[in-house]
Amino acid sequence: MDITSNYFTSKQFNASKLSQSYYYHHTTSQTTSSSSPPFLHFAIALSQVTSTTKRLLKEQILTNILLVYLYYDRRKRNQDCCSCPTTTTVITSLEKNSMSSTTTLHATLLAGNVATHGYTLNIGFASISSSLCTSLQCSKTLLRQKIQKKGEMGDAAASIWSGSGVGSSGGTQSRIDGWGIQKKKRKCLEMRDMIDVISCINDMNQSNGDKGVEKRKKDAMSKIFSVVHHPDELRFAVKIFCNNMRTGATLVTVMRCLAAAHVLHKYNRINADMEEEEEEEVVIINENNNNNTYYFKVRPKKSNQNNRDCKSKIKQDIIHAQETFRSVYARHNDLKSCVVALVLGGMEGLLSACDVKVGVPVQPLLAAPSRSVEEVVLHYAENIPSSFAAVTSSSSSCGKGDDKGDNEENTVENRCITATNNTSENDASDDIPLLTAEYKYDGQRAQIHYQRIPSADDGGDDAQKEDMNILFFSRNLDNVTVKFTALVEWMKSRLQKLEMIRSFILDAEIVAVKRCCHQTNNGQGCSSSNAETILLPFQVLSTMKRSAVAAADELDMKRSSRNDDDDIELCIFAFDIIYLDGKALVEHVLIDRRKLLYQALSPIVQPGYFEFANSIDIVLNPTTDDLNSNSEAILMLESYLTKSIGPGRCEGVMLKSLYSKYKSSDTREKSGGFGGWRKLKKDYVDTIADSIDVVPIGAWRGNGRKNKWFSPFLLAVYDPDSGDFQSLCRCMSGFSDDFYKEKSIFYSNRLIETKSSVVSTNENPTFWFDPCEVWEIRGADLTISPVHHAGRGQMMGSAGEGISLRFPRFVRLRDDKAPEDATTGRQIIELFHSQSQRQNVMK
DNA sequence: TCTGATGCGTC
DNA sequence: GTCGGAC
DNA sequence: GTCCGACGACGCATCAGA
Repeated sequence: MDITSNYFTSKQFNASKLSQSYYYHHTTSQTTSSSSPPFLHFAIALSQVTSTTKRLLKEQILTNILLVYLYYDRRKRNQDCCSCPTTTTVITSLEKNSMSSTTTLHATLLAGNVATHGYTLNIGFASISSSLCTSLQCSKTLLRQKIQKKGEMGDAAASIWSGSGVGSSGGTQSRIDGWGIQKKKRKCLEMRDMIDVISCINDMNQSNGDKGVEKRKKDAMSKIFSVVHHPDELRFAVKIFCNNMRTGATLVTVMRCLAAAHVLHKYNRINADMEEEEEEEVVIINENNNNNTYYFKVRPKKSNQNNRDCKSKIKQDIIHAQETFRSVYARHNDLKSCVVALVLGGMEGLLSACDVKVGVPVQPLLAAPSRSVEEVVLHYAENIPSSFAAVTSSSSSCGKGDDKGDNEENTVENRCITATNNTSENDASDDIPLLTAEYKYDGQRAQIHYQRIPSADDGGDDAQKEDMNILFFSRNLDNVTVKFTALVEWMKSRLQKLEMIRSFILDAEIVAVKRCCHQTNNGQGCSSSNAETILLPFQVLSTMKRSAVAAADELDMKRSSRNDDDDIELCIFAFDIIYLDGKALVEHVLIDRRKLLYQALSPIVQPGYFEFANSIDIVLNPTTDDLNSNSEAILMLESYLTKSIGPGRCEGVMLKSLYSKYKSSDTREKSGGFGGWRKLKKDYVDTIADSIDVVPIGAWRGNGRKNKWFSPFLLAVYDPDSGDFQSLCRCMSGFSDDFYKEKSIFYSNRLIETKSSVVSTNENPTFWFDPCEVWEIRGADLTISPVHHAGRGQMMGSAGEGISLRFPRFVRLRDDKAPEDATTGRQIIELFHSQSQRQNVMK
């Protein structure tokens, strides 16, 4: 059997058999009973995925390889237990974790994201290349050159491997056929081997204090590198260790394929049971009859009258499965339990086993950037659903009121402020706010899970002790509870008394703050009336300790000698609630969720510790393109934006429809529509943003698709006092491909040998340029930098430090300016100071 | 014990 | 976080 | 609109090597 054969039936479609054609003398004749698919199969499929830019084709290939994995999975399960799985067995096997879902691991590997399976490698470019050099017996220089040429380490390794015949175990020459396969008796590299090594490396991270971890990791990788039989095997092994597959398909795509594969797998099974002859076929098509263009797809049944119906039925099922899986996974962000539930219990099993649950993170809603107040207002106004009238009339008990000012904005009563005003002549029903704007805090996103659990070891019967579980998840859904030990303790103490609240999941932003308590006559502590929360910039928050050990140390320090000023005070700004007292709220509309949030958690609000995000509600009139009908909304939003970045000390404003659910994409309503969140930051808006004129002084060589160009560029500011070009930041965003092409040629002709004496930076780019141009760039904040020198020598006090730019991006070429006309170091300092004032940075 | 290199996660 | 490219 | 992959500044954690 050969992979270039045109048709495989599902029964024949067996990856082990397939692989036999590659391994002339397999070590064991029992290939078909192997529990793991061969790695070669995986590698070749991914090679195909990589070689096309067509998304549908990528999906087709991935779907089919996942189909293969499902066969393996089922066969393995059949060995364990022959009974048909039911929902109960799904749940019990999930709970007991008795059945490992290899399919999940395979999907994870296809997406090149081992983190989704809980693995951390802590391996990078340096150790991989070192391991590679020993396995391939090549010099670092050769590898570096190849990487430069190929733009990527995996491709480089494969290229070296093919060219030198290093795969041979004896180190001598060996015969390699057209596929680069050695006709030699050896073990087939299986998926299992790869997974074992990954798991092994992951475990090494736990062995704390052990010496020689680096070496053992390299050895583990070499184990794979040295048994490779085919360049693609090496190529993708390397890519997996790099955690960057560059196949053009990430987890999002792989999950869609997984859902599709599940449906196809089911059809194959049903048909196989019913009628052997008319079995739905999984076929491998090699249209051009050459080895480079095969792919798999389901071939409709031959000579079947219902062929077309059947085909469209399958297609429908696939789409449905994909949507379901996506939405379930969004609520229950644990790939393993979702896949296991799907594989064992089908759609029903998936839906029943994987709902919103305390302890399992929910995919957070994100916001799309908006360029102006007008754009945002228009966006929402245009997308108001026609069914809207019905929705508004049934909801909202919000009263009307005026903005009462900073101090009272966070009280529950003042939450509901409409944008109504005395000039409005409209029908009163038009004045119901549809939009809400919230401060966009410059902190760290956190999803806070809470649950009261009856204490297990409670002897007394009337004491009724309860434990309180609190978990913090980051934006990327890592469990970061240990980082916020102090907040956990604070919340526990506050929630202790709030017995009626059993459980919740909050969406919030954690911000570093300075708590100020104004003096009062009665000498009481801080209360809402005399407390003030001063928000500190992100850079302060980022200096927090991360590990459990460090957190414990910090607690100890606090008890003993630690100066209070060194402690970073944190405040939680809650802005949404996803789950409350056993009930998922993802299907609730924001206006209702917010009401529940305020009702449930107002009792624990304490300024500087736990607050609700500042917000205003805005009336919106349906319109297509007429801004006048929403001029009130625009004015209101403009002033709110100004306030948020001025006195509010925030990054800007978040915008949400009050009638959107907590889900990123509905079938009907894509995230870009009425339901999506938007963000509006100062630096997005042309009219308020500061731009900086900067001089390119150097660059590196790009990776991957930017391999042939300079990327990133090193940009500098000019200091007329010293005549120096002081680096401000690297920059790689905002350039079009054409610009890259042009500038790569332009600067190739303006390279200088070594770092110029008028250049001041800690960076060491591969290429140095003759400073000759001015580029306009834009960014968010200026930060104190350990590597960039902008403004150096002009800073008060700290001569050794410079200033850098957060989120830099290219805007345009300033061909009207000479390098000496660029923004000066002094100007950078001024900008930094005005920003510091705004941000209340205290040194 | 300290330092620089490296990895990783936050924005 | 930012952005441009391809679909 | 969606998905993907080019990469930004920073700071902490960890480890090898001095």
